Amino acid sequence: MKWDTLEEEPCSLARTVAVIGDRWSLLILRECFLRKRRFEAFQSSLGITRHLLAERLKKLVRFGVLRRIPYQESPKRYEYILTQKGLDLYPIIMSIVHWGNVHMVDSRGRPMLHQHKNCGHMFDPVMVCSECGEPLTAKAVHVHPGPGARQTSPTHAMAEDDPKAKTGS
Amino acid sequence: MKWDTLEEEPCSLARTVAVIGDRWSLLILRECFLRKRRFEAFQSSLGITRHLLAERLKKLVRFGVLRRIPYQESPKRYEYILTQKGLDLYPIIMSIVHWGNVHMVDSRGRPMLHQHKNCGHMFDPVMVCSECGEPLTAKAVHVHPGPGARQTSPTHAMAEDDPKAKTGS
DNA sequence: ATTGACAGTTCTAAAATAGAACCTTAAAGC
DNA sequence: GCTTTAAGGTTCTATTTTAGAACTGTCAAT
Repeated sequence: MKWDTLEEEPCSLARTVAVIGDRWSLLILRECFLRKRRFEAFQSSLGITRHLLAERLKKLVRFGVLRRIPYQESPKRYEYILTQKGLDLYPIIMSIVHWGNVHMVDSRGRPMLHQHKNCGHMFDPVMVCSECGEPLTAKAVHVHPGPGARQTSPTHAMAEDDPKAKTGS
Repeated sequence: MKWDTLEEEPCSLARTVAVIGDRWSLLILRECFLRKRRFEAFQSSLGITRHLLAERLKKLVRFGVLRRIPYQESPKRYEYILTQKGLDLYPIIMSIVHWGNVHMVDSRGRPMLHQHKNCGHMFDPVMVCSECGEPLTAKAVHVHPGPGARQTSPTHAMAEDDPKAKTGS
């Protein structure tokens, strides 16, 4: 499987992974959420090579996660800010951080703490059901094929099936 | 930066990314949450090369996300099941799927729908504050250094500062 | 006139991944 | 008894990605 086929898979996880599913993209996004915006700032705080940073920023702009906007003329300089699509990645970032807080910290404890401005408390993120508000667990969720699912065995009208559709999975 | 230094970074996101921050690990975990357990099942549904699948499974076992248990003797055969540490990845997987549902679906709609067994409804995952229960947004969160934070500017004893230490972040 | 900041681009070497073939154990079919 | 099939890998070469360092271009400040 190649990387550009990934974003066309009939799977929302695969398509998202095509955008953020590499080490550097997630680290760059961490910096974005910590209010970093500029090439040099990303490069020096991450230690990423300039080559790869340039490429990842282009990719994130291409996918609409970041926007590249000039912050000065002559010489023209740009900074990268999160779009709404990018801001919507926050639950992913926070759930990743939270898992690390629970399972990957050493004896010194958490590197970072989060305070909710709304209520003033230090908090952890919790994922709940949009309908009943209860915390979610894998066992309590049933998965159904949706309208965009790959057709594995249509009951009829096989003939007009998409010839590009892959079998299996 | 090399991959094995990532898991020692004083950052919960970096350490988690060291475990799941590549394309295949996340796709393998998707299959795990869809109740796939066996080498051949992973391989045929993902199209991953056998070589890489073996390596990724070893890595996930090494990090305690999966456990390799025999399901028959002679010939000895193993299957891979999620540990509690692995099950705790569910919010990450679900937030990734949800972002894809919102931002990456085509005109056909969502490939998969989720039903909450507890309340019976089709739902979306929502990330809320553990203390007040309100949905979280990046702007409403303030970040503080925690006990495991990297020391960026000790008040004294500057002289014995680690010369390799990066500034910022 | 030289230095430095910023935002990249361009090279070569090293590492990771793809793709295919091969190995081992043991049961099933002929 | 011999061959095929299944499961769960391992081994090999070719291609792609990434690392690491140097270089470019524009302008401001010294």
